[in-house]
Amino acid sequence: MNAPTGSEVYLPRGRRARKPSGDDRERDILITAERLLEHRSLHDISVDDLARGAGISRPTFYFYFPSKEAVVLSLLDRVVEEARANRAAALERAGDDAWEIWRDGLRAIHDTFRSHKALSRTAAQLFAENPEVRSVWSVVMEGFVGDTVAGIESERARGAAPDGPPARELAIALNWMNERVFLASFTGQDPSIDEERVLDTLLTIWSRAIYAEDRLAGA
Amino acid sequence: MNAPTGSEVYLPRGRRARKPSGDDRERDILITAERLLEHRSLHDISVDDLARGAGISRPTFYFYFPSKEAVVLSLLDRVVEEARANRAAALERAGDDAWEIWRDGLRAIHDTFRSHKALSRTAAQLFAENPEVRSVWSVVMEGFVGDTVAGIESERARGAAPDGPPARELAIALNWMNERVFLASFTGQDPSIDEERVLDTLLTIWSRAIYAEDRLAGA
DNA sequence: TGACTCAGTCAACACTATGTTGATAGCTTG
DNA sequence: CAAGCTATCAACATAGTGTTGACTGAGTCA
Repeated sequence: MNAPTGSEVYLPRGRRARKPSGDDRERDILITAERLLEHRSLHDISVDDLARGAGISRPTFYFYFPSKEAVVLSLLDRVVEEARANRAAALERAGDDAWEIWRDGLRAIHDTFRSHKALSRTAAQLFAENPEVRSVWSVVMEGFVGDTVAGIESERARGAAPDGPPARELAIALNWMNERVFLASFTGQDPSIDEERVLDTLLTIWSRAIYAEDRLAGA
Repeated sequence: MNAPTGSEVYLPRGRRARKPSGDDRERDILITAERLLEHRSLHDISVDDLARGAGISRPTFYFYFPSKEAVVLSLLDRVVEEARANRAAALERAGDDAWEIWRDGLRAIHDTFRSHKALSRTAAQLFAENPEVRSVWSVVMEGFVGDTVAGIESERARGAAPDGPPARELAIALNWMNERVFLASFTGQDPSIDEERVLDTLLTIWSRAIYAEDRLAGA
């Protein structure tokens, strides 16, 4: 069924797609990149490393991607798509209690990026220096923020959550908090963060920030 | 009085300090760097740009700093010192209510980095790619986190704050949230963040996360 | 079947930036 | 005034990026 995973979103930059062996090489480059990123930063990986890893020469690399940053961007698109899909699946299974929806949605996103730590770390770094990555990630965050705002406003409307700061500012702060703390946990940056428990702590903060009281945070 | 601002912390990498004209040049390089960073990223500034800006040749630059990253590190050390000093001064003025202490301390830190936006942005980026910057910033964050933990625990001990997640995890999440949201506000990344009001929103989240209720967040 | 096209490939080149060497010019100090 | 240190830079070596132009081989179709 030709797996329409939604990665059509990613338009194959620099490649006039179609033929057989070419797609394999493109895939080899992506795999090589994610593998090498486990052990060094993008800066410490040369285009030559990626090319050799995929069994081609450096100029040939440029036939497939315009730069090594574009490779990361392509990987990021795929993982973002995976996160969306996992979140949708989780919400499918969740009940219709607003709190349960947040909890399971956040867990799905966390777990997806957690299974691509190296890429997450790299994307966070490129966010600062690469406009395209910044743009992709801003759209992703905006999606999360928008959902959060809608959730907060509907909870406030039905009297379940008290008033407070503008829903949008609250949502921005909470979502960026998650992003940053997930990353710190993935990179083992602070050894006192328990990778298994971070999410519960963050959920408690969400609960208190939105409801000014504790909801059930456990699984 | 020879201004012992505390920047002794920064050991003059690569420079056998003492004589006259040399200190001027070092200062010129630092000033040039902070000026150029207002308009482009560190990556887009070459060592040659810094050297010319300070009126010297590229090799001479290396007499003063081992790399352009070292220049940023030096600037960062200074701003961190400034933040510490401003925070200490603010706490001097504050009463002894725990909440007031947090509010004024956070405001001092926010204002300091806000007056060095370009450097803050650059440091955040270098955090990901440069071990020395990561180390400096980790120490700074650890200071904030440690203070926050102490505050939370003392509030819990005297019954002013309810139980909840481990104080340290809570403190880490709240402090990283601030770091990330300050940065987003400085870079104008999300136009819906009101640079004047962010701090109040963050303070409300701190209040609810720690006390599970609202304290006075206004000035 | 033979001329044409086109994805795929790479050696060689041009360019840019970093960091190093070695030589030199000028204080300043005993 | 010679020894020693600070400060300086032309020239070099190196590493990485991105581009050009030419070659190959598989499919196409007149």
